[in-house]
Order: sequence, then structure tokens, then C-alpha cells
Amino acid sequence: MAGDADRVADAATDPELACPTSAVVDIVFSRWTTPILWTLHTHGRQRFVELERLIGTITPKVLTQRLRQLERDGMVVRTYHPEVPPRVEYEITELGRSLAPLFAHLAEWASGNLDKVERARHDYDAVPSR
Amino acid sequence: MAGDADRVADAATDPELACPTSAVVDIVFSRWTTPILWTLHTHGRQRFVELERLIGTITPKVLTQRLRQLERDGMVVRTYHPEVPPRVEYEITELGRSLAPLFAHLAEWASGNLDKVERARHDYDAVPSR
DNA sequence: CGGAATCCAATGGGATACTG
DNA sequence: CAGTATCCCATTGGATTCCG
Repeated sequence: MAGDADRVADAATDPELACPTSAVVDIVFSRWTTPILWTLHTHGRQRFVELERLIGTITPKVLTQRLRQLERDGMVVRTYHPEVPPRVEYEITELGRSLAPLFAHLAEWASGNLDKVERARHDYDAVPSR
Repeated sequence: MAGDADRVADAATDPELACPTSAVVDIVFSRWTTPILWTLHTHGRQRFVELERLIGTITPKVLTQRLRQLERDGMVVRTYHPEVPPRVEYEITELGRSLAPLFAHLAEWASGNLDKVERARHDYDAVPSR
């Protein structure tokens, strides 16, 4: 762990970034972004209402917000077709796809450890003193 | 990946979980949890105030909340030493440590792609029509 | 020291209604 | 269809104070 001295120093000045993954977390794991990216990744290019339907509980307002954010971050591309009725399609970018192995690892960790979390919660809740 | 059929089926009924990583995200990537886990992982067992100092901008209230949650999820163990003044130490568990490779992948993705996100944002913001 | 309690401000997100 | 606009509520998090 030599060479971490300067990062630790940075952490002292900007401590929320004491964790080198914080920036990624803000980009990728904000609320709703994972379901959106996942849906676009597995179902391919989708229209607005299709996304709304596939994700299920998200409201159009929030879906728009998150899609704009993802577009700005270069994770999705928005294609507007000037027709009547208008048609808009969203597609995941290569940058967005580059997250796939990350998601795979996440899913893998989940399949192996989610039950442990569940058990830990159960045990914790079983103690009446808290 | 056999046996995932029911989870996929669940996704159809509970669409917020259409993404198999949502559960993990809620556990691991809630606000402040990554800096806390990262700090405990790299600096080892720490006292409350030490954590507060290392993370820097977090308030004691929020730190307590997040530590409790992490403890409940089995990611952190809390050890209370009944002395005067009292001493409490927090340590990452094996379950918590099992996230390390995940964090490594995250950091790796960041080092290779964060600049692309930055550029995408710059380009997006350069268009005046929005 | 390690919190708990209280109060408060900001934010996010849901519901609804409307429009090009 | 693909949003936008508005209202409103719940949650989060900061600041402060106090306690065993």
C-alpha cells in the first residue's frame, strides 16, 4: 500500500473522495440508473414508453431526469425521430456497455452473499436490546 | 445461471428489481457506505472519532446511522469497551472484505473511463440548445 | 468518547394535469 | 408519443445541544 500517502492527503482535504469509487458510484449507482442501464443493456434500443413499461414503477418525470443525466454522462444516446406521433429511442453506448462486467460481478456477489446479509439482518433484529 | 428463472419472474412483477443488481446497490452503495467500508478496509479497525476524522465531512449522526446499517447487514462489527472514557471500535467483517474485488473493479473502471464521462459531459454542456 | 435527541433545510421523487 | 409543469410529501442530511 505504498504510494497511498498522497491520496490520503487528498482525502484529508476532500474527504468524501477518500474512497476512489465515490465518483463512479455517483455516476452509475444513482437511483434508477441501474435498472435503466440494465434494461437498455438486455432489451436493446427502446422507446420512452417501452422503458417506462419495462421498469414499471418509475414516473415519466423521473425517467426523463435520469435519462438526461445518463445521456450527459455518455452512457446512453437519445435519437429523436421527427414524425407524428414523435418517436424517441434510447440506446446504451459503448461506454455504458463497458459497465457490463462490473454488473456481472455485482450480480455474482449478490447470488453468493445476499443470503448472508439476510441472515445477518435477521440475527441483528433478533437481539431485543436494540 | 440456472435457477434464476424465478428471480426473473419476480422482476416482471416487481419491476424495480428488474435489475438483478438493485438489491446489492441498496446494501453497498447507499450514501456514505462506500467511503466507510473503504476506510475500514484500508485503515483497519478504527474508533468512531477516527472514522469521523478520516472520512472528514460526515456528521456523527449520519456516521452512526450508516454504521448501524452496515452492522445490521453484517459488513461491520462493532466492539464496545466499557471503559472511561468509553471506547468503541469498528472493523470490517469477512463479508465486507468480500466486496474488495468488486471495489477494485470499480476503481479500475474509473481510472479508465472517468475521463470519458468528463468529456461526454463537456460535449453535452457545449450544446447551447439545452 | 460515543453517541442520542431535536430541529431544520434541501432534495428527491410521486401524483396529476397539460402540451407540441 | 414524449415529454413538461406544478404541487406536494417523505426522506436525507446538516447543525446544534446534551448525556452516560
